[in-house]
Amino acid sequence: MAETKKSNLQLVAAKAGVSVSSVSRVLNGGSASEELARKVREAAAELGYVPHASARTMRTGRTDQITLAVADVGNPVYVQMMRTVTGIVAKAGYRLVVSSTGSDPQSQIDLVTSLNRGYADGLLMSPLRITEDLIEAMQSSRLPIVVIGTLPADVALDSVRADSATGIGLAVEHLVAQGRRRIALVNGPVDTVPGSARLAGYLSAIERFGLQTSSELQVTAAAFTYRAGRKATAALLGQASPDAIIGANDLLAVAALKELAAAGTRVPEDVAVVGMDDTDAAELATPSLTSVDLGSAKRAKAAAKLLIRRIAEPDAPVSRIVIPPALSVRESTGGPA
Amino acid sequence: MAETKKSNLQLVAAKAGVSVSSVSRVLNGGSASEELARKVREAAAELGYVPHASARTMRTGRTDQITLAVADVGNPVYVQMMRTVTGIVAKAGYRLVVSSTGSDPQSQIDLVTSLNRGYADGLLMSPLRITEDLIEAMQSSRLPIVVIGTLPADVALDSVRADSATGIGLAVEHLVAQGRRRIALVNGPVDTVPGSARLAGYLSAIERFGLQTSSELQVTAAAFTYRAGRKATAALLGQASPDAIIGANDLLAVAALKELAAAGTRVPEDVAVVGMDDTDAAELATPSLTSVDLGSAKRAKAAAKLLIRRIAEPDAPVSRIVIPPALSVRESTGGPA
DNA sequence: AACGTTCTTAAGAACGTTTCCAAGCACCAT
DNA sequence: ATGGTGCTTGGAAACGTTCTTAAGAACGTT
Repeated sequence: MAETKKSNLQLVAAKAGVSVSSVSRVLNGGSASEELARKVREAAAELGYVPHASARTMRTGRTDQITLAVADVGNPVYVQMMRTVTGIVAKAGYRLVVSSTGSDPQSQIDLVTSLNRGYADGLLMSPLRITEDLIEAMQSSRLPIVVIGTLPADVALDSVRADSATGIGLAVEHLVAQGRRRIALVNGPVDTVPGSARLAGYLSAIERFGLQTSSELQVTAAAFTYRAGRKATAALLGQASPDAIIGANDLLAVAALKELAAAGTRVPEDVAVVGMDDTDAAELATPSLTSVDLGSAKRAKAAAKLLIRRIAEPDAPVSRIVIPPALSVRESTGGPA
Repeated sequence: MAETKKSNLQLVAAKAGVSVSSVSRVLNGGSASEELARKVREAAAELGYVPHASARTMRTGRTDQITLAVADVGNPVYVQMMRTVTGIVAKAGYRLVVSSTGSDPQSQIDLVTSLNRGYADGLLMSPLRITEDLIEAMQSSRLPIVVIGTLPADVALDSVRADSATGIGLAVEHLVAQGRRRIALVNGPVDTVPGSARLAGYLSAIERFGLQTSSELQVTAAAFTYRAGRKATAALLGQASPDAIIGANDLLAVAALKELAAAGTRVPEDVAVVGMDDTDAAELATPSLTSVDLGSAKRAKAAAKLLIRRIAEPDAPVSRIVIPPALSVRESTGGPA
């Protein structure tokens, strides 16, 4: 293999004894004579020529990169999304770049701004909190953005969302069918999009099945994390005695499992537990966790395809896709191991 | 806020009635008169000017980006690294880009090549498998690379590695102190760097403590994943009856926990289990998992700092850092909950 | 009053690539 | 022979930025 020194088209052209434009043409698959192509390829190989990405971008306006912004790399639901998206965008000739923003709106606005610097051809984002400013930033972005999550109705951006209200309904229905009546919710922050959606879905399902609503059965963790879930569950168990707990995501539900175990409560005999997102964490938990599959892989896939299409056709009509939920029953509600 | 249309220095300059170079100077903090600076800033704000990253890169040769390549975003040890690295590089003014390569050497070589396209100013990578070709690609890279992991002695690249042999020693010592004698290893593929290191460490520790070595006590999972760990543990339990199991990483150890539970074996009473990496998964497991902390956060931190230094001083002497291991004792070996 | 110094601003080159355009040439049809 | 057609190749502009160089203005010094 050749040395990888600083090399550019000019050096290759000089070595091959041809013009710069011919080198470019050959290397990008344009038409050229056998003879010319051979000389160019030899020279390029010998010099270990690698094209300069920024120069190409400046000329063509394309980066062949797509950015996926996630709020928390530690959340297994994003892991699922990353895996799915990587495959989809690679097939379309893009490289995926993962950017970890905090959950605060400002860092997400910064991200949208930095997108306009031309780092990538498009952005996939799943904002936890949506503010006016963020929406404005997204709408005035020069480059396409697809949102994984729920947007206000009047925002003209492509989006793919889960139906977590229906999802919680599935969980409640499943629990009610087992005779559970005091169904608690360990939610994440309600000022987040998923937090508020899940609370609304819970309340509506509780009412639909004619169960009692009680504020003692609802607790809010400080974040969608394990640590916060432990605290919130402890608080819940201190103020109520539920016979079922729904965690607003799998991490919160696993935290509930652990807190129940620490309190000597049996799962599912005494208390059933259901998570949401159906991530790897649900399968790894002991007992394995029944979880509402909100279609994170499908959402990520649909969003990636939407973004790729919009990059190709900027004026395509706006799409709003809703992925229906499903329930994966496991040990924590008496399902199979 | 302004519309974010296509905007460049020329437009800003025209609007402000000054020259392009003056706009650049003002925006980059050069010296300029009050009056000029005001006009420029107003025009820039009005047009929603955002500098074009590629153009700047082409001129300056810098991208202010650092790439972190991970083999498997699903492995919690990489999650820890991502979190740590994000913070360090951000403080130094770099943005972190996470790139998910497969575990095969070719995709890692491709990554090194693509680094030479100038996507980033440097690369942090943790190769699972190291081949001659990969080493050659890394060595002839035009841009700096820091390896998180073990390299052959004659390779002149900065690296930060764990001492997994000593780490396994800690695990074995801990288990022996509890009277365990039949200590099994559920390893990952031995053609990987961590796989071979952990096998060697295990064998050496077993010998050091005068335990019997038996090939029935060693199994190899097809990958460092939960799924593969379940299979490997099942095979292990079919051919031997260990009183302790060391998983070569936390996922394999959690898999062992689950497989033992499925077989009705009690942990830690009948069999103790130890993982490696001390990731979040260890704490979330039931029972919580004793794990060898191989210092992934510290390694990531040290590697990031090394890379930042090398970008600043390309001719600095090569550093090889070794992070010492520690043991986090939890329920799976009789520790506290 | 002439000259040197310092400060502000503008002009223009350069980074490496792609692509438009034109030039050269062989070939074919007239 | 002549003109047109198609193909291969080279020249040069352009993308947006930074930075060097130089020009001009203001000011102080001799």
